[in-house]
Amino acid sequence: MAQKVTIATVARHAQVSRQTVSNVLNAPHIVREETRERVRASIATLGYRANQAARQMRTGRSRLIAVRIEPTRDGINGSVLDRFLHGLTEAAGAAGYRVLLYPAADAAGEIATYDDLLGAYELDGFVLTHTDHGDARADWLAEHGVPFVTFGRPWDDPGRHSWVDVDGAEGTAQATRHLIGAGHRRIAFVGWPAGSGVGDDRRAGWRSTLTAAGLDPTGLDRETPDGIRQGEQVARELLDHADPPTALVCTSDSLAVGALRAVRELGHPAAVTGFDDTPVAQVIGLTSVSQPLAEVAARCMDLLVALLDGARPTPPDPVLLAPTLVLRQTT
Amino acid sequence: MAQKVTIATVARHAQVSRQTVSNVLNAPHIVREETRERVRASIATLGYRANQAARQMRTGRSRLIAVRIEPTRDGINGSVLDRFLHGLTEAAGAAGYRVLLYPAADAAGEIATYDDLLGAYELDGFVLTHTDHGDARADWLAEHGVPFVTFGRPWDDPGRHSWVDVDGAEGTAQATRHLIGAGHRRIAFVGWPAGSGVGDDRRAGWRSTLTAAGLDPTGLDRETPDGIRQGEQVARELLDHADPPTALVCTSDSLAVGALRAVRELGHPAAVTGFDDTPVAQVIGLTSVSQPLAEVAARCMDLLVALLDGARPTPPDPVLLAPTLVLRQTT
DNA sequence: TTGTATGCGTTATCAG
DNA sequence: CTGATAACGCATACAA
Repeated sequence: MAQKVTIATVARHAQVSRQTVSNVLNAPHIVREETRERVRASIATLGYRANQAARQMRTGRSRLIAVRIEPTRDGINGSVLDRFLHGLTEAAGAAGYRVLLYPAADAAGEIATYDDLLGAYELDGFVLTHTDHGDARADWLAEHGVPFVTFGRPWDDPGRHSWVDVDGAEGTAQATRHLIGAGHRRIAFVGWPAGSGVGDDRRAGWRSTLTAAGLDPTGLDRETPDGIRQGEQVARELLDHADPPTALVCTSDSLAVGALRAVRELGHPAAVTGFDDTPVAQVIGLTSVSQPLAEVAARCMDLLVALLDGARPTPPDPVLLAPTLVLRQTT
Repeated sequence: MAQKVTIATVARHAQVSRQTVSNVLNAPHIVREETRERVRASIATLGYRANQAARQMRTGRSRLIAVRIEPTRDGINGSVLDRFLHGLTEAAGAAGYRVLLYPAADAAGEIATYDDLLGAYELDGFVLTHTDHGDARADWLAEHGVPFVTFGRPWDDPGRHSWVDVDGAEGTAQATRHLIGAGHRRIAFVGWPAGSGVGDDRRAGWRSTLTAAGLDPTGLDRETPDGIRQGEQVARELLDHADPPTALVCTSDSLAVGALRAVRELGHPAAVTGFDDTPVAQVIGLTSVSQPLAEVAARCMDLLVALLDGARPTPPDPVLLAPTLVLRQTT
């Protein structure tokens, strides 16, 4: 283990005071150019790295941001968080921040964790995922003055805080438009029960596109919890009908996988689209709506960094990104 | 934002000295019970949490461990890291540690990151994944005296450091034995090119099981990089033969997915097994070898904690866990 | 068993 | 622009 290199070591090596070294790091413009360069050279030679703990003690900032990692539920949609995390870690690194993971099963447990995390590590900020109506986590953080951004809208009040989201309605609208363009007239929707922000948004895209094209959605809208079995069940009910739909727009790849099973088993030639473009969709050739997760992550970091590094409080900044329809064999 | 609660606040509240509070936290046994309880009550009332930065500055330990997050390559096998990460974060939390993520594209970049991470955050330890022959990362960490464990064996020297791994040979052996039990006699292997620790291990399990059963592996062993297309290509070559194999044991779910395509397209009724039990396997009904990732993660943390909290240097501790064959429709 | 003094590495304040 | 000094919160050696 090499001898510890502190700011004092650098100061001695560069023949200046410690403070000058600190200035070179934190306010380079107030140091004479010649001195600045000499100090920088010393830093490079000695391999000096500012000690975060000491810096944090003085400034109260840790350059650490926290993200929750949740139990892989379905497995199918688990890869979404994975890709998001990777993008976030990269973007954070570029901005000089690191990502700290914390586990939490539910919202209550998550809030308890905030308290712990903030007390002990003084985290600079949070990135929340999976927002929903009346999100207690956002309320808690706002109340305690903790900077945060969310991947997902604050569904009750879009101006509440900074967020990044993907336009789910636009995603299902793209899928629906594509199906209409391919000649489909009876296009059903297999989605989650009404009441969730994300689910309702995706449903709205299908419905509005249908009515805009003069098609009637009546009797073609189904609600079910997420899951392959659930998707199959609901699709079966839709298809087992005198005048069955010829296409099914689904809120998730899990539901779409189930719907596809129903389609194949019943022998009805119906088109199916999913949502999230998971690996499963790629493998089974499922047409699916793809979210630009790397960009979502990068924009989340941008907003958070603006919040953290900004001199004055930034007004909430909403970012809505467009998804892409990835066409495959099921349409 | 509540007023900051320090050890002094607690001391005042409990009518003791700061030192006593510190003792209650770090060496409870040397404090009189009555005092101890009073201090603990104050801590609870005030919601005091030891400040990690200050503690770290004094002790040199951050209670942070680092794990690399890599770009989702295939997508199919990406979920493996995801599940592992979750288990690790939970286990770390239970042991009083937190997980810090760092991105790295290749081994060289990873080592450069170590230097950064250690200089700035003084991380307590690392968990490395995807070890291979002559792993430069492990060498670097060992050389610099940084505690670490690996998920994956040090293939060149099993006694080199502490590790946790899943017995890949046992996994493919289970698959092969199951196929033999089902009456198969010509069982081929679709695996990665020789030279990788993991790949060779899995291949060995197939080969030894075959020969132990008096079956001849000659001409049934194929090497290819990972990927669906590659798996399909190789399987096609194997099946397009006078005396084709009736079963294919594959090193990954990606290869198995490809093999399955070849099987279906050629109309040969051959059994197929994969490795990792990814969501894709679940969806398409692929029999696959499942790794106990949550347990791997927990054991990794156990070993690392032993390394970190142990009074004296612990001898390297190897942990080899058994995988499980998950039977589905493709066998 | 409890209290007192000191230093970890950094940045902020203030005098030169 | 540069240099000295204090303070952040905690843990430890030492004295009481």
